Amino acid sequence: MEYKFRDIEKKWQEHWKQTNAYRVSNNSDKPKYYVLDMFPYPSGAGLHVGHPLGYIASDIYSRYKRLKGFNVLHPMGFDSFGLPAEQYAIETGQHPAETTKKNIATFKSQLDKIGFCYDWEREVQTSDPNYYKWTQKIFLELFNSYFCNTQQKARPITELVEKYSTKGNKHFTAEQWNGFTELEKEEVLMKRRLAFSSFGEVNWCEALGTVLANDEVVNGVSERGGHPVVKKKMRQWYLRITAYADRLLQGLETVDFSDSMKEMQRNWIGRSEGAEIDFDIKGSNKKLKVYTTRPDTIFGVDFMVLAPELDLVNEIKSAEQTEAVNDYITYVKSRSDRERQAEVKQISGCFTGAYAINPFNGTEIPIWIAEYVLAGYGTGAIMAVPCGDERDFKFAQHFNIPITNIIGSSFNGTEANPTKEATLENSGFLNGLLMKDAIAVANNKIEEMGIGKRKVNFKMRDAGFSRQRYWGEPFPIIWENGIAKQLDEKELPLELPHVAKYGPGPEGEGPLANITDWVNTPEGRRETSTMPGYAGSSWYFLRYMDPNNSEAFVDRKASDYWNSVDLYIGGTEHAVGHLLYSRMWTKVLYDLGYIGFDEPFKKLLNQGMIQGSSRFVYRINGRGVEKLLADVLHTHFAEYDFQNSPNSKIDFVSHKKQVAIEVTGNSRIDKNDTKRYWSKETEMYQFSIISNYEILEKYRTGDLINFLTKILRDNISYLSNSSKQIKYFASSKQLGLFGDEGTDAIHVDVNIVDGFELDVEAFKKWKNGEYANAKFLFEEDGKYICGAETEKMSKSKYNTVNPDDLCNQYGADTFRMYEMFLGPVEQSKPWDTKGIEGVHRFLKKLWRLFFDEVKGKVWTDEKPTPEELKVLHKTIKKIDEDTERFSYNTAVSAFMVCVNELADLKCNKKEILEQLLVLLTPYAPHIAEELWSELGNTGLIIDATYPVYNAAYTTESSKEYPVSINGKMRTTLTFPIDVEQKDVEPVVLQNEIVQKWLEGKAPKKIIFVKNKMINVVV
RNA sequence: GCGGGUGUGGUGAAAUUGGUAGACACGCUAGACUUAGGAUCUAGUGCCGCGAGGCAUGGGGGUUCGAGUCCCUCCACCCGCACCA
Repeated sequence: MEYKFRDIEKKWQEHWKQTNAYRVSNNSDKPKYYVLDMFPYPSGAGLHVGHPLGYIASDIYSRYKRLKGFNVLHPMGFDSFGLPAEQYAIETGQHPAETTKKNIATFKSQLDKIGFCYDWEREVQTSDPNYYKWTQKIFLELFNSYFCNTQQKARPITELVEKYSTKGNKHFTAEQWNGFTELEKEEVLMKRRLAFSSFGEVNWCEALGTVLANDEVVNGVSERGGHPVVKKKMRQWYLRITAYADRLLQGLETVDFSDSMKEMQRNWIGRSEGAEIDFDIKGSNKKLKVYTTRPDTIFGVDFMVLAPELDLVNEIKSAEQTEAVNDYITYVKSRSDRERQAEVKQISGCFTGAYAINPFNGTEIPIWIAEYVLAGYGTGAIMAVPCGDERDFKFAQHFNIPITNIIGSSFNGTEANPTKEATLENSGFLNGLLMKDAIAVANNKIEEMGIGKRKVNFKMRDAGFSRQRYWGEPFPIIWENGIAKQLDEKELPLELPHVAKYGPGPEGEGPLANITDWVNTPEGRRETSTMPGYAGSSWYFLRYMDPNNSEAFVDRKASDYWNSVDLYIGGTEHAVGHLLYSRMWTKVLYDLGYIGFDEPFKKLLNQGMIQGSSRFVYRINGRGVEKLLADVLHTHFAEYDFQNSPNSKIDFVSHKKQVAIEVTGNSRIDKNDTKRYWSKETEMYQFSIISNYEILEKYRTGDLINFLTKILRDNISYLSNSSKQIKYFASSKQLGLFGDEGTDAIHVDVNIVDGFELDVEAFKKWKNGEYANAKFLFEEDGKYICGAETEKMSKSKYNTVNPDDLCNQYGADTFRMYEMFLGPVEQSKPWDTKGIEGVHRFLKKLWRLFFDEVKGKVWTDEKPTPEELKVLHKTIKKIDEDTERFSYNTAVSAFMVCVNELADLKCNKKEILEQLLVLLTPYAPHIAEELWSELGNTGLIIDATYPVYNAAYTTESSKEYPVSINGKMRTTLTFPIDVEQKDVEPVVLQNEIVQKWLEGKAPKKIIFVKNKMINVVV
């Protein structure tokens, strides 16, 4: 009986489905455990082997927890709104809903083949109106709430209205408020709403008439078409995530994320303590407000830098500098934020002609604008201290701005020193103070003088929440006379209307703006933007708890039962976007009393990326063969330099299984220059070889051809068996023959390469026979060996591997275990299909412990030996520990070690094997289920009792100690387990090898670490 | 630029607390069995050296009886940076 994994896996997948084996109830006596994967965007390309890495890890943990007696929620769904589907719709006219549906079906069938224990009855799709109804509802909650600074939490906006109308605030009295028009009131409230509308900059492409994503902008022009892209102000929706900045920071202390993940979030939030200082501007009544974290360096300010887009720039620029300033602003508009910060080598900036006045010593400070200062951070203006800041220093050097030294010898004049430890000089009232102490002194003085105040700043900006797109959640908002009015909850979901085409609307609005009868309602004009991708994904973990609830987005009872996600698995690419947004949404919903916890994810496990391992074939190009011919000819015509002589052009044609050489003059070659390497008509390569008249004089043409044919045949063997066409692929080892220049590397589909060996026949059929007539230069053993490189996994590089193929070829269990065996889950690693066979062999070897191909059943009811029990219990301990700490790669090898040892012991005993199967269930559920039932069990193995480790079986009576001399291991000695140092020393010293190293001398010291090692210091 | 991560055999990796570096696999070499082998089994496999032994965890330095692991410094590669999801 052999291991028929295809039949087995199909059988159990169907059985699990029919018996609802993985259905999860919200009512259970068991403790709950919630395992979640970051749900995928269902792309048209389908799953590749990179996707399931995290899914397998979470599936293993879910099954493990269930075996350990937990009620485990392990759902899956789809983040199905997104730009690619819309882009596809623009190109093909197919409705995104249609393509999305198709893609989801593909994803699901692929996922099902891997044998995950999802409860599909809980599936969510963010683009499903039944789902986005609730995304819209939560948006309205955000819209109708404000962040109360006193209580530090979200409160209904009605409370604020109540406060204004009875008490007013510091800007207006209650009477004034009550006298405001509706529009005036609304503008005030808009400044507090958690979801609010304001003006913000977008990437505007005039030529395409549309707003572009950062992804679609490359070097200041549109990716498609290369049209110019500029910043444009548009009305946008935002989420006031900055209000939650402090709580998002504090919350990090309570969750189990990796330190690097927390660090990334902290950096993103970017909390800094500093001061805002107002500077007078010479000859103007305007003030310049700068934000600085280093007020201690105020006497070292040599210039100011403003973000070029600040309105203040136009108000203060001098007449002489106006043109230069305007030109510079135009330049900056074409630059992305990232370009503006990244390219430090290229220093750019422009003097405004204005001066600020240092309030402490009256110094006039020139005011510049430069792209490296962004309007969105701080006040959009900085005070530059070249002696203490590298970028300021380079700027000063570049523009010849004199540098003031306020830190004496700590500044060497050739580079900035950002220290806080130096003593201040040249600094008026701060002289003699340590910089770090001077910060508070300076702040006090600034506040005392009323020219500024302490300020906590955040790098994080409010989150843009509008997209000028079709395929996203429509906003439940109608604009009435400039006032955003919400739709009544009864009208939700506001479904996406059908559009005829997916192109942009007028004035950069989204496609929805084109549907006039949808946009225009009796009350007013609908909002035509849609919500961004992270809207639906910010709260989906809640919907899984109660996916079919039509009364609420989640029932409070259900969310109280399941609480936060216990284990969340996904990639680091979501570190700052998705994770911060969903943390914010959770906090808002908690503040408003909808849920009882304010962090969505208790523990986060980051899975590494699986990189592609690309394969290359090397195609000989004209340059290589030309060079080779020239080299060969050179040995026979040493007096001529074929490569370097300007007249040395040679025509070479392969024809009718013969090598022929056609000698022509320059004129013909020049005319046919474009056909020089490949001639379509003759399907031949033409190579310029000789047009050297001296040679022509020496040989008659016919003789020359014969001669060249002969030497070429002698020297380049492959030319002799050439036929009509020369389309050669050089193997990687033969590249030296041509050099890198002489070949073009072509990505070849990794699925037709076995390890590094190309399947030549498959290659000839690949790409509809594009290479059907190719010839190859093989290795000595007749194989074609490909080149390799690790790159991102992508269709265009032909390095994607479909899990379906692997499941068909080796089975889901092999695939699951191999993905885990590759290395630590958190680490990125390249995919290598070849290695999968080792895992497959392991499962076959496991199978043979139960069944022999010829003899059939071999397992027995015999009593296990102590040796066998030791192997089992060692494994139980190891698997338990490794699974618990997500070290799945070492767990897989522990299984291998166990099966190898049991096979060596010829152990076929049910008592041992049965427990091993339960251990294996999370990793290889199908084979475990099959063998479990073959052993005569009736229930599912997922409901079996998890084996318990018994230390009594594994205790040893002695230990083999490594004996080192000066830290280098020289020999080993075996001692009883409870041995003491005094018992060890004489034995060690008597040891032959130790004596040899001692060379008669007495040891300085003998170090004995119980249960570890012995070290003799000489 | 800022932020994060990773560097160990030909390859993926292991070494959980500073204590026998390379477990477990892939690949490779030799052999057995077989009509056959992309099945299975056996042996070998970090590098140099006949050997004793020496050298090895990206490079350099340090702490320690002992460093892949801790500290300093340099280098290389990968990922993210706010409208990809």
